Amino acid sequence: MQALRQFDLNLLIIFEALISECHVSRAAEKVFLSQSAMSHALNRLREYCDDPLLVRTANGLQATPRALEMLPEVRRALQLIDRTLAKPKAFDASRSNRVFTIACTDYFEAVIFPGLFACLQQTAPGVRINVEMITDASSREKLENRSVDLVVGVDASHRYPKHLVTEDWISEHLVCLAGKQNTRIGEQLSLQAYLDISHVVFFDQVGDTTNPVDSWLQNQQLSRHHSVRTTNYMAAARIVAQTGAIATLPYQMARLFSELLPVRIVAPPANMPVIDMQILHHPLFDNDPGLLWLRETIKQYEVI
Amino acid sequence: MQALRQFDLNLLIIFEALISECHVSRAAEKVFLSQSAMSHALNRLREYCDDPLLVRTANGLQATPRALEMLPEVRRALQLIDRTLAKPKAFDASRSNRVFTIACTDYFEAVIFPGLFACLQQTAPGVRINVEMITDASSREKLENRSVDLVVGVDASHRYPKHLVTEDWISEHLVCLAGKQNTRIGEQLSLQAYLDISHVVFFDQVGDTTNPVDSWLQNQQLSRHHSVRTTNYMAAARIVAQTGAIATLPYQMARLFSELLPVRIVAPPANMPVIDMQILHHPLFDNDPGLLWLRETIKQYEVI
DNA sequence: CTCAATTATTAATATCATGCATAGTTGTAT
DNA sequence: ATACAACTATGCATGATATTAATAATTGAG
Repeated sequence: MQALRQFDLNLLIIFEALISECHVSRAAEKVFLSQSAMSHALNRLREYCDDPLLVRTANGLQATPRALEMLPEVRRALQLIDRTLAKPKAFDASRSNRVFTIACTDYFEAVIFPGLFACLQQTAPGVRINVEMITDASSREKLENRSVDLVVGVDASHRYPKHLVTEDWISEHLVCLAGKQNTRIGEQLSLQAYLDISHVVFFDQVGDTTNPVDSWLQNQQLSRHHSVRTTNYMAAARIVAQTGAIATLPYQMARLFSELLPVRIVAPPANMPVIDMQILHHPLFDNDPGLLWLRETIKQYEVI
Repeated sequence: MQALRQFDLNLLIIFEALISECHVSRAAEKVFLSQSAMSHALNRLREYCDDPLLVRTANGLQATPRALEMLPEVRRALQLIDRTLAKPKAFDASRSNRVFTIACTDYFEAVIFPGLFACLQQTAPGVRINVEMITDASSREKLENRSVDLVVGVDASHRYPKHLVTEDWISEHLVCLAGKQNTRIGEQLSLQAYLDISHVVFFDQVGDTTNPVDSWLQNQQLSRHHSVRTTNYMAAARIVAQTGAIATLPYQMARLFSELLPVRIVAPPANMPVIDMQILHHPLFDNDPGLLWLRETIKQYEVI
């Protein structure tokens, strides 16, 4: 195969034109070359193939048996290459049976996913989605070896291996959640009150030690009391419902819990940071039409 | 298909190396290029394919799905091209069933062909040979449209369309043939005796008006008396056997007749020209392995 | 023999892949 | 953290070669 290094593969297109036309000038037009260039190319072909390929006869040029023998093969090869190089056809969601795996936060799973999935059932009935919680290792290895297609919901303040591609997804205001029976708290919390109270704190990932709220407090040389740490929003909400502690969490999620549990939304202290959630994927699959579709679908869903 | 004009097909080889190796430097070595050239080529590929193709990961470069999808197709195309471009395998005489058509003179048919064919039966049992007499039209059209593969035995003094390829074949001395009962002629003919006698003259081709002997005489302002003209050696020989006329013909042929018919060889006048016979074929098939084999076989047979 | 059509050739030009040197990137070991 | 090793990417000069325009050579036809 290495012998091909000697040969200018571009001559194949010229060969096809020449032997098809049996006419140097016409072949030249066909591939947008000058007659001269075509003649030169023919000579190069002749030399390489060690065969005249085209011979003058009474009725113009005529192809040699060798040339005729090669022509269909060359055509097949060119067609093959043409098809291979042609852009891959777009992902057809309506007919796909692909299985996607999404590593996500509770926020995505609880707030977004149910509605999103219902929507997917309509447009992509064959597509299946595995949802799993984000773990430490998700980001890199799993994305790379394709055991996870997408990481959804991680906070922007987090730093991930730089080769991963991040896309902004949703920005959510943080609010506080208190038990309905918790009468020590009003409609709104001052900063001082926020610092005085016990907190149920959660993290997106196991082993994660920072979160936007604590970072924000730290910037002001402040801190709050972590009574409970969990990586599960639902657990946090139930603790809040049953104790005097409060939790700080994205608005939509708080709203969801306020409908399900005996908890209520309390306005947080002023300037409470906004949480910017992102979607991560591996650059290897940046162009994967299916993944592209999924990413767009997730991002557009929230717009609705 | 014309879209391929935009694409440098030589990049296919580079693509194959790159995606096979997932390593720019190694791929470069594989195709005897510098690492730099390989990197540039990768960029060209990336641009054309609109896909990164190779992405850095923890374990070196890794191919994108698109690249992996293309790889086997590209390999197939390259293999196809490789096989197509590879020299056509030589003609296998021992196994071929090809039919050759030879247009020839009586000389070839009578003197050479029987032995040649016997020889062919040994080495190429499947090969079949049609023999037909040379006609006017043989040379050009028939050779071109392949209804005749070879014209064997024509005299070199003849002029044929220049595009036909001529090869020297056999040189034969001319001798005279006289009837055994013809007592008016001795062992040898002087020039004068040659001019005084009646001649049976033959021509290689119908419509042919020249022959080496008459040309030779004409150069000396001489001429002989044509009692009979024929294109058939055998007919001529039989006339000689039964009349007082003589014929002038190639030595081997004369020898053959002297064994079959009541005729004897008589030495011709001094300086009688030599007849140079040739083999003609069309340049279209100059490289045809089968024809090449046949030509070589015919030429070598005479050497034996 | 000349004309028309076509291919081949020649020499100047333009293009582009290549190589060199070097900078940038990533992962690992200290 | 820092330095190092292993790679890949980049900018630029260069050289190989495809291309062009002009022209010659070839062929068939009238």
